[in-house]
Amino acid sequence: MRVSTKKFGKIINDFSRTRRRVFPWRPPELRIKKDETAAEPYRVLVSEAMLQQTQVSRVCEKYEAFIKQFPNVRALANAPLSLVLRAWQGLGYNRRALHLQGAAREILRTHKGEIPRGREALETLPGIGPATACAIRAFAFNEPEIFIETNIRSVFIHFFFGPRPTGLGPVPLANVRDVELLPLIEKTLDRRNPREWYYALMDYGTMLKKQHKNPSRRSTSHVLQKQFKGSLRQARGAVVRAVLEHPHSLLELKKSLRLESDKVEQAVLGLTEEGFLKKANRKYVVGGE
DNA sequence: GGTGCAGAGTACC
DNA sequence: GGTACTATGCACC
Repeated sequence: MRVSTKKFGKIINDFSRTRRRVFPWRPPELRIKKDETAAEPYRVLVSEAMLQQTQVSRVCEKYEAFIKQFPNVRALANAPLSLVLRAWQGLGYNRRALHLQGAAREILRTHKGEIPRGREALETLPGIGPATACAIRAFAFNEPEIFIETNIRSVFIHFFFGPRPTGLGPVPLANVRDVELLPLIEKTLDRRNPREWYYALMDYGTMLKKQHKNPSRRSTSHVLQKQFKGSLRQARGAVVRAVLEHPHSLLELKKSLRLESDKVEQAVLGLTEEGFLKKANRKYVVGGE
């Protein structure tokens, strides 16, 4: 499909009027004035960390318990890593939990516990790159940022880069670059209420992917993932889970986890190097308290 | 039963 | 500037 930017705006806004999704990290109000902080920045920070490469449905299940256990920056910063990782189990990519707590500690130390509003200050925090910094600025502070996220990417490819080839025929070329999308995102952005506009785009994107094949396949940024089964990733996740239960020696981990022995050892060494694990009394425990 | 895919960031080359 | 790496479960083919 190819549409005018004006018509595009109407389609997205009309959709949002009836299909806007409500989440615990989103403010319920539909109309919020600029500069008004209706979404608590800490809640946005936690949600964005969880939502990096993890489906919304799964984040929903874990989010409220996490917030209840760590209701603010100070609580998260001062918590033992083991508790943070336990609360994180099921979300995947434990490294993000490590980063999120690192960010909380840095925010407490450098910004008096207040989530910084500046883009540069945000990007300095561990686990927060360009996209998440912009998302936090848009969602927590309603700042008119220009950024790309997987649903946004799908929506713009769908509307502005022709129809997706249907059914049989050659595999569609992955030739849409993000730099081609950015001017369109900038042009169509609702600067009066960026937060709701981006909510609407993302809500539309998820709807789109239920009806069509993922338009983001045509992005040069789209990558197919390696198989999880038998991967080091799988071993790392299993090791963290086991050590959270109780201390294990390397041999115990190798025996109890039904995974390739070399992978388990590699996982333990890597996780120790990264600060997940430490050795105490010849056994591995979760480190970084 | 196998595959694609989540509101990406970091490390390393 | 590209590339590989990082969990987990579920919807969909």
